[in-house]
Amino acid sequence: MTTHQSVRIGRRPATDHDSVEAAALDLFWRNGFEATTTQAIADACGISRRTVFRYFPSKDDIPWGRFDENLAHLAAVLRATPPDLPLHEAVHLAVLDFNRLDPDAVAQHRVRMTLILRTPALQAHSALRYAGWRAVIADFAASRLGVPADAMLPRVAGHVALALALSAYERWLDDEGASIAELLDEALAGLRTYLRPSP
Amino acid sequence: MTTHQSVRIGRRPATDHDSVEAAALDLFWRNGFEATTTQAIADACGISRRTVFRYFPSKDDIPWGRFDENLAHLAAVLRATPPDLPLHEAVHLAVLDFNRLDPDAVAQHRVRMTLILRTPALQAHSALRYAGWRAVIADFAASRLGVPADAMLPRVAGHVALALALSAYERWLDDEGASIAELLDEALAGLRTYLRPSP
DNA sequence: GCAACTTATGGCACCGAGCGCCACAAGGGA
DNA sequence: TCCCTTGTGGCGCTCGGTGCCATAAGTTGC
Repeated sequence: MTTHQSVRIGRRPATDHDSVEAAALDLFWRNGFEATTTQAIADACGISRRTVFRYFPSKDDIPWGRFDENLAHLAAVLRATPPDLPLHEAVHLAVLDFNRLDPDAVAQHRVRMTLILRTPALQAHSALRYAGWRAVIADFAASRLGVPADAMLPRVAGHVALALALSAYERWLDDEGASIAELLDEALAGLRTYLRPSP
Repeated sequence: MTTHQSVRIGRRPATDHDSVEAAALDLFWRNGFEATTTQAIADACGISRRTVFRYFPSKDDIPWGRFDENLAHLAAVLRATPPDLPLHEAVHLAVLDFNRLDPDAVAQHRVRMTLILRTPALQAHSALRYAGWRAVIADFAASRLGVPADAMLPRVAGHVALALALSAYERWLDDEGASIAELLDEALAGLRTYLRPSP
């Protein structure tokens, strides 16, 4: 990847993105998101408050980690799906892939998603991240369908895929032992049930 | 309603909720949301900055007006739907009703929704308002289905209904002459197309 | 007319997030 | 050793938001 083996020039960073994130998540989890000041995060990392904002654009962004970089992977997975697969199935498979976890990363991911989905300030901020996620889906749908990305169907595909993913994640937080993959399947099945003509 | 005809005691308010909202929307529209300080809103209303926060809990809340009060109406409309109507049709009809507008209110609503859907800070804040909206749908679905409101199907119903409404509104902002009702229908039709097995 | 009570406002001090700016630290290369 | 580059620290500032308290402006009862 971008290990950048070549000789690096200039002063070395005092810490790194992941360390700041880990320290901050620990504080958020123990003391609450609102009650944790950026100064406290800085102190925990041994850096200045000013420098915290060089690693993350805002306090709200910290729990999201390297989400943006993962979007590129989501887009690549979508492009790699067989062209004869129905659109919604291709999206579903890619979403399943996007949310696959190492078993030993489950606990941390649960902490992260609990913070994101249950902290009002983070719920709000998440809308901006979701927009990027939806755009990846919409762009894929648009290219599949040969229509502009701002046409109705790509927009619906993006919004509905997000709707199902959020439904699944909310259930996941409620249910300690559930698997995200099964809940994503269940959400899609629920949508089909919802749209069935029977009352 | 609560006109409270009886003699009111105590000092009279210097202005009212709607006046502050109108003045603020005007400033937001002309100068941009971020560039408009709460001090400027206060000055435009002839009140102090402190008092602005007695009419609205935050700057982000101003463009939403009396949204929360409308949620009660949405819930009432849902309850009034015929019980033999399929769930998704009942929701669809209620959403259509919720978004019905006086023709002379269309222009202002377009300003309001443009601000909400295209200003990052407001996009983020909106997530909190959407949660209340989804809860109304989810509660209705839960009572219809006889399951808890946090079960999968009510959650999916809430999220998907919101997904369709937002898709329609985004199209509405793109298309000057479109009608929200037709776009809501189109979004639902788009969802059915999306889920069809054909590629 | 006056006191008691009620409601709304204004002003002040304060907190925390976030940003612009600049000096300076810490590395490498010529 | 000097120059260049990258990263950090710190200062000062803006802005949203809150707690607190004094005070204005009403109504009621005496």
